Amino acid sequence: MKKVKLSDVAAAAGVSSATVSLVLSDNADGRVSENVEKRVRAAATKLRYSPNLVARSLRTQKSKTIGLISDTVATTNFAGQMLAGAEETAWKRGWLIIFVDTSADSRNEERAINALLQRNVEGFIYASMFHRKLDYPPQLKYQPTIFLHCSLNSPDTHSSVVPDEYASASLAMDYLIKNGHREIGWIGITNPTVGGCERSRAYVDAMKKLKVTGYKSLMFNTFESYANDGYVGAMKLLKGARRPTALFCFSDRMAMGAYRAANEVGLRIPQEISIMGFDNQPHIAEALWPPLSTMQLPHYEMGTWAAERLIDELENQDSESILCEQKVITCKLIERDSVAPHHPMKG
Amino acid sequence: MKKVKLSDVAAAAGVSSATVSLVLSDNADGRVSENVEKRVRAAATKLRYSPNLVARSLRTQKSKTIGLISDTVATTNFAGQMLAGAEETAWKRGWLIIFVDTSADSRNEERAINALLQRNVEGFIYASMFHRKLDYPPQLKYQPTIFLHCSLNSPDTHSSVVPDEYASASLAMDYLIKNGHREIGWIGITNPTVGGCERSRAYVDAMKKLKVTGYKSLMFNTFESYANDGYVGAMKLLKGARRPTALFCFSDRMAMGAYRAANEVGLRIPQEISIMGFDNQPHIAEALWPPLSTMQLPHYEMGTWAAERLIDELENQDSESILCEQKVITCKLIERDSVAPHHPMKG
DNA sequence: TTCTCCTAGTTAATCGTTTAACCAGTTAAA
DNA sequence: TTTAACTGGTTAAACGATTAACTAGGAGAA
Repeated sequence: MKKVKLSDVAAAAGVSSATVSLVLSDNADGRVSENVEKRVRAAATKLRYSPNLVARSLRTQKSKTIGLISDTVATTNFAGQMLAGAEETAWKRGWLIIFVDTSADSRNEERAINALLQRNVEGFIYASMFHRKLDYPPQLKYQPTIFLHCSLNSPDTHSSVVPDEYASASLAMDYLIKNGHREIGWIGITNPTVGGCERSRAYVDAMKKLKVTGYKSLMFNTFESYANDGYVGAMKLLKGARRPTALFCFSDRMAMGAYRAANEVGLRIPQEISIMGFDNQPHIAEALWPPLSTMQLPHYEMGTWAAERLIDELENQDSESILCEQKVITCKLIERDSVAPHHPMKG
Repeated sequence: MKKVKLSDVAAAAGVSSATVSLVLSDNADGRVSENVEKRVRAAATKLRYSPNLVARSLRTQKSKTIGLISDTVATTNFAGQMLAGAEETAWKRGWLIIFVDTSADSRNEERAINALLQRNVEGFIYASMFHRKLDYPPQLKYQPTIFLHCSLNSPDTHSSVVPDEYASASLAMDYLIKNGHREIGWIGITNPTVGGCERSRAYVDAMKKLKVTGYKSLMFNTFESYANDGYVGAMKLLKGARRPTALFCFSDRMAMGAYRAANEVGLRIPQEISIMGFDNQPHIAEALWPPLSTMQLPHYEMGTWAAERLIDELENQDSESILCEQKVITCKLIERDSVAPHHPMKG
């Protein structure tokens, strides 16, 4: 049951292990006769040879392995999707990912990066669980690294990929506007995350462009974005003097609260009140009744992009053609049944 | 910026690298003078030496790395929790996890195991995304492996950890019964998964023990467990001739559908109808109104157990004291506000 | 004196690859 | 006839640790 190694193949084929190595790594351009090459390959497949990557890695300083370090517990499905996106594309390209979670503790982070470096990982993906800007983790500064779901304060040398919050929220607003809504309410958060700021900025700009006066009275913000916050906000807006015809919610969870409010106030969705979410939380957006129209965050795609990009960089280290890029990806509009056309004449 | 290696430390301390190795791996029992030991340690910390695990792994055949292979896309938060549990305990014990997802494709699985073996992983965690029984993946038969969220048809040599579906569902039934309910409805699935079978068996046994006659008319099963299936089932039960006072749902998603049904029928939760979920889906159970009482699946704990156990085995390979064990973990009852006492006299 | 046993290390083999440098035999060019 | 260039390989030195086997010098015992 011992693992078969290069020298076993060499012995079986009656050549030196150098020759086997040359053949098997396709470096045998004219250095090995067809005859010998055949023998070597036959022996290799017969013995089911598979190279020991640890030995190869020691020699070549390459490991075909990348380290993914995430700043916080990876238990959300969003985190899962980023991971899955990265892992799947890595796998497709013959790479593997070692994953470590630092719980946002910087001492831990240092140890983690070190543990990965000790294993000869060739590059890093640094993933954040919520969209934010950050400074270089010092040890990563000189390592090939892609920043995933976060961007750098000084993006001079490394690439990053984040969702385009502003464009996506604008898309959502366009959708409501296209459906005839002008009196659109906003239910959001004051917590100054990138998402919170950019989405509400998109709302404001759209309302300005629509020339809706006094739209500020149609906005309600809480610090957090739980269902109950959405409920409170929606109640305030729906029972207020100026009732919006549509509600744009910062998150699907808030939208879930808005559903409860609409229900309590006796407003039918979407006939009497349209509701738009954000995130496309699986199991919420679909499971609500009526199913929630929302924007799908590109977690999977971002994970994909990060891995693809990093591997590109690592596989073409010589050609300096690859520049650093700050990639943004726009969310996809998921049309379900919570938004209906509004006809001003009827209202 | 070159990495410092053993021989650099040796040169700095004025000794051979063998000596450095002995000192640094605490194998220097009486073979190295105190004086030299001090010098070596000083040099090592001064140069910030950290060993190259690839080289060490080549020599010792150990890698302090374990492979986690999962059978299907790891995008659910449940999968995330299992992963996080495994990764965190591994990390705490100085181990790292390489994670690969085989998309339930057995050819892929073979390649995955191979890719991990090539990297000298010392053992495996084989994780399933839904609770099931399976046969040995052939290549894993002779590898140290823990089966996570799945168990073996012939559990003779390897350990596994799964939730105790029957005991957990019994607990949920006990909770409803303790609250005075006898006419308890079941909303479940016919899909013959371990969870589906065991949970409904627990329901049936509890009803039998309660001596509720004709409880079969209180059961409704669909093939899948989406919110809409729960809605359909709850409508049938709530509008039927024999209206239950409590509903035990196979999943939180079905419970979500049951909420809609109760709402539509005009039954207040929990005053007029109690609802019990299963899974404790984050963002659903909490966000529903009223918050859903449910059973929390021990995903994180199972991940923890698997890693802990595997590392125990790997670190004490000599002592054969560790037997194979089929571990079951019972779910935790999460009391929220969807279950209220029922008073028979009042009904 | 000779033998044995410590002490405090060092030497060198080894893990399984890759790859630069070499080499013997032919063939082609000058 | 030299010289150079191929052809089809082989040898041996890495990569960076670990560890069994050795050693030099001194002490103690017979």
